[in-house]
Amino acid sequence: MARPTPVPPAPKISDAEWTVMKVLWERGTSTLAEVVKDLEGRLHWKPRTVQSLIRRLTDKGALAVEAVGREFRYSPAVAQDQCQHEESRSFLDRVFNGRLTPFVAGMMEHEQVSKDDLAALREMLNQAEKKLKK
Amino acid sequence: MARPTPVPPAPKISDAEWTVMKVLWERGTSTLAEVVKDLEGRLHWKPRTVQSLIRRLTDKGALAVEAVGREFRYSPAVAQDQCQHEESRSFLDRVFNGRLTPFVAGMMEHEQVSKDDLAALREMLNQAEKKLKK
DNA sequence: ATCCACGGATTACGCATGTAATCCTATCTG
DNA sequence: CAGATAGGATTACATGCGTAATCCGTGGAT
Repeated sequence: MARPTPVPPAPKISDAEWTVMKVLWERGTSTLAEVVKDLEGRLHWKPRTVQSLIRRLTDKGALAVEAVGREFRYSPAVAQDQCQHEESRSFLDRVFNGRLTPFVAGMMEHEQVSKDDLAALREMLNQAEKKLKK
Repeated sequence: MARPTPVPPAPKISDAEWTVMKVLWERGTSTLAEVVKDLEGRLHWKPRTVQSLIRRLTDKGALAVEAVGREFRYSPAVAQDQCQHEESRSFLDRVFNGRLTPFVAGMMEHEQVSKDDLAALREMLNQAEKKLKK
């Protein structure tokens, strides 16, 4: 079986841009106004600011634009999954020399992890071990 | 029992600065030359570059300086643990809306987690659950 | 005594980022 | 039709970051 097609790395997304991308991933295709509406209250961003971020995101290819009537509708052009994983990798490399377990250990030590989370984690472990054994 | 003294947030450490901090945390107090030596081969940084980073780190209070004879010796002024946790928190907030489990799920899905890591994770889970129950 | 190398201090410089303001144009409103 | 308005395009601007170079003084080598 062929290995999965090598995925080209997703564009680098900055802090503020993540905020916008999350809205788009959640809502799907949206107009500027919709994104602004979604963010207002949570943030104090002026609409111009949101527009700047959207522009930068389309420039770097993270959003696709489609003209609908006189407005533009924006949609994610990169998979959330992939972006999250790339961020995760680079975070682990930078802060934990690439190792996952010290990160998890730190979180469990410094923060209260809920019973539900623990159960979810345990389930993931089981799945992973089953897959390893096979 | 009193809650732990609220820890003031550690200074923000940039990507390149993390590389330097990791050397200092590992080696303990070191001179510029020692840090440069430690990094050369792995990186292509000129000594001046390392010095700039060290300077910025002392400026922002992440490193302490002590004059020893002719040279300066630098030591971490912030705990690695704390910096790692603060980075972890902000990373999870930014990328995963603060949630730990989707992060772990993503890692296990996209990357091969070793048997040893799985065992370590399982052990941590057991400890955490024991603590929760108590 | 001289010159060099090394470390600290100061300066550089282009790019990314956060956070907008301005300008322009086309549409809605009356 | 005239003005208000919203959205795109262009521009702004301070700060941080990555990556050094330059300048200067001093201790060690010759």
